[in-house]
Parts: sequence; C-alpha cells; structure tokens
Amino acid sequence: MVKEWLRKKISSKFPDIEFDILTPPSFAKASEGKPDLGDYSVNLAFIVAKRDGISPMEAGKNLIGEFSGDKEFSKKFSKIQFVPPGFINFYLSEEFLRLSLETIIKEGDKFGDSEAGKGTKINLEFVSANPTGPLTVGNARSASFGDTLGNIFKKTGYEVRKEYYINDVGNQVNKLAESVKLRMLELKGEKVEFGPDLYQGEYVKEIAKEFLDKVVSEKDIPGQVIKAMTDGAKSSAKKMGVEFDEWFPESRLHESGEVKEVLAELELRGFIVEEDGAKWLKINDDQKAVLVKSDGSTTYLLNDIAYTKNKFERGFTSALNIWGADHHGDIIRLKTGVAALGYDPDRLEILLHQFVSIKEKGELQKMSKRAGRFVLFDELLAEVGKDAVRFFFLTRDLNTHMEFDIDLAKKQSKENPVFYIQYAFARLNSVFAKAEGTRTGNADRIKEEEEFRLLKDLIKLPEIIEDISQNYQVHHLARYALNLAGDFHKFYEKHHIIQENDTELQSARLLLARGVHMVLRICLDLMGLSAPERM
RNA sequence: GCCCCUGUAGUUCAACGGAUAGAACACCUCCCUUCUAAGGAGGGGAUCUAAGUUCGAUUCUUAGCGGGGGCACCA
Repeated sequence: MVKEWLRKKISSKFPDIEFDILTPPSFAKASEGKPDLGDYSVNLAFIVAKRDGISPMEAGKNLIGEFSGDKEFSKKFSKIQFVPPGFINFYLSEEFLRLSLETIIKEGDKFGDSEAGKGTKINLEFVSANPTGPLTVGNARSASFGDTLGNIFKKTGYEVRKEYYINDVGNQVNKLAESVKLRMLELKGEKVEFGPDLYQGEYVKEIAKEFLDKVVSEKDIPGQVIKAMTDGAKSSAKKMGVEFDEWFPESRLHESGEVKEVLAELELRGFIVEEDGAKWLKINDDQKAVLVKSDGSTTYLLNDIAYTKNKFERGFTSALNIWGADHHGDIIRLKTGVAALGYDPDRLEILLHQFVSIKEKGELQKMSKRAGRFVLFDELLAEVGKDAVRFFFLTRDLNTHMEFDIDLAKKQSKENPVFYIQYAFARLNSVFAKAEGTRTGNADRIKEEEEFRLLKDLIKLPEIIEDISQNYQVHHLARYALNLAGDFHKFYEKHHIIQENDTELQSARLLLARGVHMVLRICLDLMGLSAPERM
C-alpha cells in the first residue's frame, strides 16, 4: 500500500535516480537507547552523493526539503527525518494507520489482491515424481512450495494452472513392471532371480500381492503399475492439500505424434547431428545431448522439449517448473531445445530446490528409490501432520540444504511454529465468541503502541504478496505470518479487547482484531494451512 | 577437473548491498481469581578463513578450507 506509493512518488520527484525503499531495522528493545528509525526508509542521499561527489550527509540536507514541504507526504507520515549515515526515514502517522484499518476491513478477503499478473497465463509444474515409487519427503518440499506459489500467483492476478507430469513411458517404467512381475512369481512360490538394478522397495511386493488378488494378466502389468503409482501420488497430494489442475501423462505426447513433430522440426532447423547411430541436439561448441538413442527410443530431453512446446501451444505465456537440484544440468539443455524451436527461452523458467537429507536415528540417510531407501510422504504426514510438514518447508528458502531429522520432527511436531500462528487465530475466535452481538465501531480509539504495531503489520500484506509473485521467495510469507502472530500475542497479553465499561474502546479493538484475524486467515489459506476455530 | 547450491547462536533457520545481524528450539529467571500459558516479560550466546570492491559487505569479486548435488545412448 505504502511502499509502492512511495516509490512512485519519489520517482516522479527524482526521475533519473535509482533508489531503494527499505524497511529500517526495528529494534526489539526500543527502551534501551535503541532509536526508532521509522517505518520506511530511502537511500536516496547515498545515490545523489555518489553522483555529485559529495558526502551523503551533505546530499541529504538538500533533499529533505522535497519531502517535508509536500502535503501528500504529510497525509501519510507524521515525521520525515534525515539521519546519519544518510537515510531518509518515514514515520507513518497514527491517523493514516487508523484510516487504513477501515479500508482493510472493507476489502475483506480481497485484501492483498492485485492485478499485477493480469493477462499472464502460467503453467506451474511441480512434484512430477517418477511413477516408479511412492512420493517421498523430498517431494513434499516441492509440493508445499509449488502449491503456495500458485496460490500467490492467483492472488496477484495471474491465471495459473498447477500441473503434474507423469513419466509413464520408458526404461524405468519397464523395470518397475519387471520387478512387480518377478515379485508376483515369487509369491506364487517360484524361485526368482531378483537383480540389484530392479526396484527393491517393499511397495513392489505390496503391489504384486494386490495384482495377484485382482488377477492382473501379464500384458496389463505396465499399465496397471503406472495407474497404481499415479493413484498413490494423487492420494498423497490430496492429503497434503494440494490440488493439481492437470495430471499430464507423457504418453499423450507420443500418441499425438508431437514428439516426432518436434524432432522433425529440430532436424529441419539444423540443430540435430547424427553420430554413432544416435541423434543429438547441439547445445554449444563442446556439448551435445542425445535426443534419439541408437535403438530408436527417445530420451527424456526430446520428450521434455515437446512437452514444453505443448504448454505454449495450450496458450500459456510462461512455463514455470520446480525441479530438484539434481536436474541442474538439464536446464541448459531444455532451454536450448526450446529456443531451437524458435521460442523465447525466457518463457521457460526453472526453479531448483536443494535436497532434503534425512536424518534418522542420528544418521544421515542417502535416499534412493531404486534401492528402496526413502522416507515416505504419507508416513511423514501421518506422523507429523499436514500443517506442520507444510510449514516446515515453507519457512525455508528453496536454496537451503535442509536436514530433516525425522525423530526430531516427530518429537517436536507439537512445537512447530505453525501452531503459534494458529493459536493466535484461535484466540481471536474465542474473543469474538465472547463479544458476540456487540458492534465493531471505528478506529478512533486506537492509540496504544502494540495496536499501531499490528496496523503496520497489516498494511504490509499486499507488499509481501506482490514481492513474492516477482521473486518467488515464498518463505517471506511464512515469516510475515509468524511476525504478525507474535505481535498479536504481545498485544493480547498487554491489552484487553473486551471492555465491559467502555464499549467505544471495545468496538475499536474488535475492529483491529477483525483485521488481524482476516489477514491471518489470508496467510493461512495461501499456505494451505488450516485455520482452526479453537485449539 | 568442470558446473550449480551452500557455510550465521549449542541446534534448525531469517536478514531487499544499508543503520546496533533477527526468530524458534534448547538452557537460566519471572508472570495464570480478567478475552485460551500451544502465551507473555527478561538473560546468556553467532556471520568458516584471507584479501579486494564500496560511503557502507552476512550479502558482491578472487583465493583457500568444509558440506550437498550434477557432469550417461538413466529419468
């Protein structure tokens, strides 16, 4: 609300200068000689100083008049101060904050909505785990992240489709089918040779048993295995609260002939070289990647290029993929392929999330689907709960190499900070229940420091959400919600909302409480967390 | 060897090139006859090392030392 306004306003005064709008550090203990540096800050003086070759303090003296004399500024700010080493600090006025509260309440659930993404259609693809085993803890990370990012895009006006790509073709699938077949024979009492390159996990035996019961014939095994795995992934996603708009099977691209078409087009455009009986895509001077193997089968890369083209042809202006860090090397290849087809490669954006390593019984485990070593998504959800799992991932940057200590997570699930937020929400509910029937008035009687603190938090929501839609720092939303909940708990301890003898004050505080409640709910919804009535 | 990510309190994580580096958990001291103590008040405790760029570096550059992930006619 304020940040954007400030940016525009200052830009119009100083059109040639690039500056930053900053949030000054807020010191926890203002009482102990820590200065109040205001609510917003501009580093204009540093920039001007450099340009003019003078000191920042000198530059600031000449600038400050531009602000203190401007009436529009005084509507929002009670004080604008120039302080060493050269920041111009803006202090929000109490009057403006009170007015903002009334605006926020009027907007309701739409508070924070924007039209920033209007006209952009995003295909957001995430999880897309190989259907050769159940979803694991690592998949839970991209599920939490992708789902929340999608929600934020929607709130900022983008048209979004959440998509899950199913690699239902290829070697790995055949191997899994082979593994199941052997386990079935084994269950029938035959002696089998179960090679180390087959899928070792227990789930293979379970499927085999199920197939025996259902009397699945041998030729149906591959199709049925994929179906079983995909159904499992769908059910896991659902338990996480993630709804995909589209489950896109790779086989569709082969059946429709799109893969062949793409190959033909790449050949026509001269990006293919043949060598050793295989067809390669030229990446750069010293790199090439196989598209068609010498046995005639296509690689994931060619299929992925066709898939990306398919997304664009479906009308998406951009394709955003969330991949695990192990696919880092594939980015350049896929982008090259997409560019070779004549698309702007910037329309394809790939976010990498670093790995989640698992610590169990004090030891780091190396996960491997093939070897059957992994921690199951469903198991984790059952033990720790959806909200705690989602929030655990959502509070961290995608680049963080996470260590997930299973035992600790189980033990500490009760202490997961998500409950701190939900508890604030539940406390508010019980206040509302107590105050039922009384009116919420205007904000005039708001005057306590803790109350203004909350108002300042509230007006930041639109800024946070819009920033995330640009920089994908989803964890900022989680931190914001934690901070808001914390400020609420502090307020709650110090001031009473219910005021038996002062209905005016009570109605003002109820209005504030409703604002906090509303914003907490918006945050919880965006993150796919439940908003409990009581705890 | 080359490429990507990463190194912050005892632990798990924050910090848009900005001001005295924030939380949570754990530890120590307090606070429930007033709206839910899953809460609040207070305390101790951290930027891997060395140079450089900058008015200003946890953030950028280079080098070193750790950690994770890639460098296939697998996905």
